[in-house]
Amino acid sequence: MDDRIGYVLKQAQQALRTAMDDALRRHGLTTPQYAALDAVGASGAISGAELARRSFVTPQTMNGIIANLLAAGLVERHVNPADTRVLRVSLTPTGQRRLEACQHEIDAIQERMVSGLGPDEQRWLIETLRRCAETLTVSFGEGPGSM
Amino acid sequence: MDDRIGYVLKQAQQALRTAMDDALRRHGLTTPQYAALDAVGASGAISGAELARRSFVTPQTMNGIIANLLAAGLVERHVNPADTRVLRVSLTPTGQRRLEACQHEIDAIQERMVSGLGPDEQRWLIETLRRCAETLTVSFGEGPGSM
DNA sequence: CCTATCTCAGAATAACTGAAATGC
DNA sequence: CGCATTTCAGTTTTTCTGAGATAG
Repeated sequence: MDDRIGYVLKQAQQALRTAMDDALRRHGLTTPQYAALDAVGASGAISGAELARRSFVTPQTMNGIIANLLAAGLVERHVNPADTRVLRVSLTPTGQRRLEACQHEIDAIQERMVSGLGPDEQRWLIETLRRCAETLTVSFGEGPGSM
Repeated sequence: MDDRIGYVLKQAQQALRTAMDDALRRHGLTTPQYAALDAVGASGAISGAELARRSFVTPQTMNGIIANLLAAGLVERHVNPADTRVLRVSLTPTGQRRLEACQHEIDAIQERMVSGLGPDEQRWLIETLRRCAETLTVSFGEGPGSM
């Protein structure tokens, strides 16, 4: 019963989430906030809707996350001249520094999580998880903020 | 950036969660409700606190889930004569039928998720995920519903 | 004009923290 | 008294509706 893929998947994700929450709390960030900040840092100027898709949340939820990041002065929004519908989010200098300060710790946590595996096993695990997700996604819909 | 264990873990769990939500909606259940119902079915009479630990949620959240299952007539609560503090949750006949009706579909979804893997690979994946979670849990705290 | 996408606003649901009451 | 279970209160987060604005 506890040897189902669904159970261990939930178990692993919960363990990672808890470790990330503990580490990020010292930086005044939540895990969803960090995920959004990391996506902005990797993509430059990006819309809230696109950010929502990459973070597996709804656009409304991402809007709330962005509002908190705005209030903390970590990101800023500007109208895209090429498409006045979208408000592109980008990092402030403060946000850039905060992101870099967190990335080292988060990367270390993820590396510790797979530290019991060899390099080949780590690559196999990641590739296998991606394939499992894709197998399920082709026959069904995707996450709330993805399409 | 999208080849990190954290990303693919979230991706896989999101895909499974969406597929389960879609399947369970036709039975009038949510995924957390099914998880609780399944744990009750596997354990017989069980306390809300223990149920919370097995479902990776807080006791308060499990209390709300149980309240919904009670209102739907799928479970019932009785005082444990040996310890009058605990309210043990057990399945009603209706809950037993509803659980069995869902289990076939949920099992099929989980099997489809790993259908691209051989039997040995499936066992290795599950065992590896369990070890990854344990590696992270020994140095940090566990889920929200554990202490 | 019509369709799709992005964003915002209000209400409802769900989840967590903190703390209190109860019984072992 | 220490510990575990349950429950209450307050807050935050997330989602669900529905709407308005703009691009193609």
